[in-house]
Formats: sequence, C-alpha cells, structure tokens
Amino acid sequence: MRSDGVDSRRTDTRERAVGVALSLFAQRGYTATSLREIAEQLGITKAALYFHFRTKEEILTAILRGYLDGINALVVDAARPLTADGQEALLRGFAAHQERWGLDLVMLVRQNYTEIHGLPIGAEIKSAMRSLIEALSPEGAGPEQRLRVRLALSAFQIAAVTASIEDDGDEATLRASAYPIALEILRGGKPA
Amino acid sequence: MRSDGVDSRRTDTRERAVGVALSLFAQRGYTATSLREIAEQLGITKAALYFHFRTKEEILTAILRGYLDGINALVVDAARPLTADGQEALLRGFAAHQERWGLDLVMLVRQNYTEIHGLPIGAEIKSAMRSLIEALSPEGAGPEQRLRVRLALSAFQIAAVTASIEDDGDEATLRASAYPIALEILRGGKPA
DNA sequence: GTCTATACGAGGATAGAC
DNA sequence: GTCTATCCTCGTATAGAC
Repeated sequence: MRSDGVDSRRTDTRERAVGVALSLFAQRGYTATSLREIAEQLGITKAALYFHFRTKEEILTAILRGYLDGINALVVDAARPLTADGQEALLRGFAAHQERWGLDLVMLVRQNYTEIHGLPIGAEIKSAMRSLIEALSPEGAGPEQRLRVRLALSAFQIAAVTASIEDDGDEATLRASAYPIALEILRGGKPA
Repeated sequence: MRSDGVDSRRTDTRERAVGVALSLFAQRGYTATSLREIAEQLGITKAALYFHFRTKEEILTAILRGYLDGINALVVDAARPLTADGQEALLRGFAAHQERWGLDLVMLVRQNYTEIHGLPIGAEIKSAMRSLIEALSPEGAGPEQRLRVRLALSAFQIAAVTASIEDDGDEATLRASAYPIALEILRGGKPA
C-alpha cells in the first residue's frame, strides 16, 4: 500500500493527449479530427482515450482552459486607470501570451470559432477577451475606439499566421515588427 | 421540340444550393455541415443534390469561384506603379468587394482555412491575395511592409466580425471607421 | 490504464424508378 | 430533376476483460 499520494498507475497520457489534440484540431479542424487519429498518434486505442476524457468536447475544453486562464491573469494584473506605460505592458503581456501558446492555439480558435462558441468555455473566453479589450481602451471608449484595440491585438495573430502559413517572412522578425504597429494602431497614429 | 435554348427542366436549384451552403458552411463549418442539412433547407433530398454537384467539395468550390474572380478583377484593374490615389482606390475596391460578399464569406474563409487550402481553388485564392498584397505594397517591399498591408486588409474583416458576432457597434459605422484606420496602417502612421 | 469487441447513428455517395 | 432505397465507411461512445 502506497501512502505518498503517487498512484503507480499514473501516466502522462492525458497531458500528451491534450498536446496531440491541439495540434490536430488546429491543423485539420475539430470536427474533421477523429478520436481514432488522436489515439493513433498517442499509441493507444480510442477506448483508452475515454478513460481520460468523458467526451470529445471535454478534450477541446481541456485545451482551452490554460489559454483562458492566461488571458484572465493579464486582465487582473492590469492597473486601472490605464497609464501609457500600463498600456504598453498589457500589450506586451498579450503578445507574450500569444507567443507562449503558439500558432496552433491561434489557428484552433480561428478555425473552430463555431464549435468553441457553443461550449461553456467559449463564453468564458469571449468574456475574457472583452475584459482585455476594455482594459486596453481609454475610459469611456466607444465601439470605434474598441475596434482599434481589436485590430491591435489581431496584429500578433496575423504576424504568426503570415510567417508560418503564408510563408512570408520569419516568425521572430514579423513578431518584432508587429509590436510597434500594434502600438501605433492603439494610439491612433498619434505619437505618444 | 423547343429551340429557344431554354430547357423546361431548368430550375434555380443549383444557385439556391450555393446560397444555402454558403450560409451553413459559414455558420456551422464545412465538415460539420451535412448534405442532408443543405438538402433539407432546399426542400429536396440528398440524392437530388448530386444531380447538381458531383461531390461536397464541388459545392464549396462553386461558392468560392465568384469571390475569387472579384479579387482577381481588383488586381487587374490596379495601375502600376502605384500612386497614392491608386492605392486608396484599390483599398476602397477591396472594402467594397468584402461588403458585397458579406460576413458569411468572411467567416467561411476564416473558419474553413484548412479545408479550402486543400482544394485547387484554395491555391488560386491564396495566389490572388498575394497579388493583391503585392499591388498594394510599395515597390520592393519586404515582409515587414507586407505585414502592414495584410493588417490593413484584415481591418475590414475584423470590423464585420466585430459588428455581427461580437455585437459591439453597428456594421455601417464600424465599416466606415475601418477605412481610415486601414489607410493609416498602410501608410505607416505617417501623414500623406 | 489500456485493451477487444460492439452498438448505433450519420456521413458521403450511387442505382434505378418516375 | 427529383425521388426511394441502399451501400459502405467512419464517427462517438460503451461494456467488460485483463
């Protein structure tokens, strides 16, 4: 009998499954990806996957959980009212968050908007993004001002997609160029 | 025997099918949409659909054909070398093109990037977009300059998505705000 | 934790009647 | 042009052995 809290039957299959699923969902789409494909890449069977997740949707939710937490952490850390420095810091934080999660996550969200939207965690992500946009906007901003913020944030995604899928420039360089452009969009073309 | 060139068996089913499919593919995704759903909305059966299209992919291709032609027309009409006025005209042309095809088409392309990418017409669209970006870029522009162009073009898409899905502002207003922002991104924040 | 076997439905696609 | 009927494959999910 063990009492160290470590179960000898423990494996890292669940974590590995999340990684494999992220990659496949991003590249082939959530609906188009079957549990068989995921299981195959893991070297186990479909049935074994059901030990770790109750449904396919649960796999998708597991992938998105960490991403969501990252966004929420950014918003919580942001100081209000927003100073110019605070705005830059928040923007950098978002860029780092995107870089950390990588292209697969960006593509996953873009390509499976509908499916994610229908999940409980989809509503949470939407709400978190709204908060982030609100935090980056000037006090009492209208929809047009928030459009600038949305565009600024999308710059990092577009840079990543351009580098890898459009094959037009290397990722590090484009990511570096994206930041000043994002800041410029945010500030409305006016110098600080 | 008729000789007026009009076949009495002709219907508008094919065109209607393209419209219905566009709407469904955009809202639910290509893979997630079944031929049964499309047929149901048309008031016919799956089998009848196969009279008009040989495969499901052919429906998707039919949807994208007109969109692609519109992009190519823009590029052909663009004068080179690019004057400031020509640049503005081309940008306006793209905005009009996007408006004409509507949100469904934007969502279709975003949400089904992988599936479209795998089709012959996907390569054509990619190539057309490259030409458009090239046409909007200064002579001898590098990847970083082209990133600005990509961002400018995405402004119209993001405006449309923001209005309808994010529900943050009305479409006409956001579209109107998107144009000057796009121009500003294109020009690098420097006044004309 | 993972397996084999299987239930059950839905998918795309075709054949042939009308 | 559209239908009914059918084929075959693949999907998610479960039962029960090891």
